[in-house]
Amino acid sequence: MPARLKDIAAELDLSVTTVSRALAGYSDVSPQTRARVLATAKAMGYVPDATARRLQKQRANVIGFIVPTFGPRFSDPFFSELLAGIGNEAARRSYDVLISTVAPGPAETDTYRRFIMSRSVDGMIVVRTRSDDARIALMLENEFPFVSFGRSANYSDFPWVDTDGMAGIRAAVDHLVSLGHRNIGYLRGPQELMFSVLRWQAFVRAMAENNLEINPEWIFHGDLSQGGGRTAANQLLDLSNRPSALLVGNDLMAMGAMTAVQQRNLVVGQDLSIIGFDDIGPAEHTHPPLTTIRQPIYYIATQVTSMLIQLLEDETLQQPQQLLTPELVLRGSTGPAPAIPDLT
Amino acid sequence: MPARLKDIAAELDLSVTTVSRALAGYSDVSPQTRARVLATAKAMGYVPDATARRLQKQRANVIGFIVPTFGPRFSDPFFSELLAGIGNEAARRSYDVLISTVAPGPAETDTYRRFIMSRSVDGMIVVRTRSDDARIALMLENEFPFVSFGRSANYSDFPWVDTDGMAGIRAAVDHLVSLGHRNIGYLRGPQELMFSVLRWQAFVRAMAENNLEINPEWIFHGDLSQGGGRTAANQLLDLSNRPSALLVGNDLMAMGAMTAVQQRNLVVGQDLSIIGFDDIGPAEHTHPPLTTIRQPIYYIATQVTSMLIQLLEDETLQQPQQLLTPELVLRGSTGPAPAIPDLT
DNA sequence: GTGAAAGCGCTAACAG
DNA sequence: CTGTTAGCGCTTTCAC
Repeated sequence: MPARLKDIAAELDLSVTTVSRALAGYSDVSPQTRARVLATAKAMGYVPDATARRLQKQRANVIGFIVPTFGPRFSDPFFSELLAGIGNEAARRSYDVLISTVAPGPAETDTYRRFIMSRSVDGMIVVRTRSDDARIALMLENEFPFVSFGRSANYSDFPWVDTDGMAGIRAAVDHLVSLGHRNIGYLRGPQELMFSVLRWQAFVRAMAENNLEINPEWIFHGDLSQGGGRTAANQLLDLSNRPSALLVGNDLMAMGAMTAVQQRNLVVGQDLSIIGFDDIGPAEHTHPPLTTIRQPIYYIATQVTSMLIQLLEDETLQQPQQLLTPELVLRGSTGPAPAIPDLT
Repeated sequence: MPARLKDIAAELDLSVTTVSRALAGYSDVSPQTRARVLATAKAMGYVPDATARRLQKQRANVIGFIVPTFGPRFSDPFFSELLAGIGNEAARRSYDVLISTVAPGPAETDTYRRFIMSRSVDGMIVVRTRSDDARIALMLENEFPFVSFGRSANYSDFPWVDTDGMAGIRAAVDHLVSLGHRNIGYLRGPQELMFSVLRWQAFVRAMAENNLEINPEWIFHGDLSQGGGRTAANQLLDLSNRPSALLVGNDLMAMGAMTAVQQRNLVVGQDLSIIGFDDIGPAEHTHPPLTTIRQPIYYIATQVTSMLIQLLEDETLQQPQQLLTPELVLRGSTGPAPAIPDLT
């Protein structure tokens, strides 16, 4: 059993109160008493009971993060980087992270409710926001502190950090156009996700700005996974008239699409140019390396965490809503459009 | 503010005790009282205060997991799958997971100590065990419940689940030999990790069993990352006499090695056969798909979690130590040895 | 300077 | 069947 306050008190023949105050650094404890207390506390390896302290202080010093897992083969680098950012920033500020894994859906909102109502956590971090987001609605209703990575369509007045998908997609389309591409396909993410919607809208607009038509045959939907990207790309490659470039809603699907292309002995960056979105770690390790729209996932994670902790500590946020401009990272998966246009 | 027991009690003009017992399903509460309590509790959206309950029950219903993060670009699918398994199994048994991220080293052990001594968690899950593992030592000393994914050299009497790396590596070497390979290189993981040591020993033995010599020039060390695999493979490819096959300590490095090969316009599975270890999700999405030694990461994670929870609930483990036999998954990254031997 | 007492929200032993 | 009391380990008044 670990040492408790009363053990130290008994050892030194002091009251629990005095020991507590000595450790807390109160000024009304005599220097020598403090020294004695500190010494024995250290010797006994004393660490305060977190639960007791929480009950008394009415705060847990814990932030909650619910990971939307999609089955056993859950291996999205996006979440690893996110978790590293959240975890490291939380640790730096002496907070722990309580997580639960649950597939998106009604059970997910129940988990949020449980975390909030049981007072297990002081605040929540939300990611992969949806246009109509029940989690955000729940927390706004209950005035529960949270910060999200991503915006939402049905609520606007809450703290978030997000990447300007609009700017990113426009840069990507412009780049493809400058390489001579006119036939551009798009692989969308799930429609309920806010960023998917925003990126799609950006694509529509950017194409129009470049006086390019969107061919409905070249528009696909995927689930953000590598397998999903592969399936969609295979459908695209089965078409008799193909685009020369494909813009993809996230890197993981883009990587899957690359595999599909290569399995047909076509060359990515020549036969089909591919651009992803995120710049996850593995993106620079593909062959060829993936051209992508970079959003600083790790930085955003630390930022969101830092903002949440500021909120919890009653500091006001100078900038409760931050829209970051992404950067187009040019690598080998994009190249000039083939000189001879596709047969149509 | 969420509803508390006393709110329900006040509402119904009952004592807090009765409400508590009604909700707990004690038999000594009249059916109609119970019905009234249940109804109002539901109406008020009552969820027990986790902290208060913990303090009273002296258990948190939380398991701890410390993620060894390696810098901002932390994106190892191994950990994603692990986390999904731990999280899902914990949720199924009504436990939460408290995590902290910290780089391996002295600070890591401090975090374990803090989790244990502050009674924040009831038990811990340990992964990537080391030959000489300070975390295991700490928990054994304090008789703190834990289950690990992996064994350790300096302690043996604790509950763990592990893959029989010996059997896996032997199967891989035998397979390569059956394809005609005689010049086989090996890319090791960090030496302090127990599984790295065991796999390396297995390689040495399997080579001897096949009457093959180990060429020291073909032995490399990596940090388990894609970048590490790439660097090592580049060193290998710079050699004037190369092996025809490379066995790699984990999939991530194997994927990095594949990229290095492809960047020299060589063909994986022809010019160099590569075998990984783990069978992480992305392994089947590489081009060519990666031949690898499969260990069921998600299953192991659920198993380890389940065992820990059994320990916490005072159940005895029928099998406190489980050694699983891995399966060699044949894919495209391995092929016959070139007919013409390398120039030596 | 130090200690006694109260209380955070809950559960459990004990009365009635 | 229900309520009163005590206590989990800590912090925080309030006395002395």
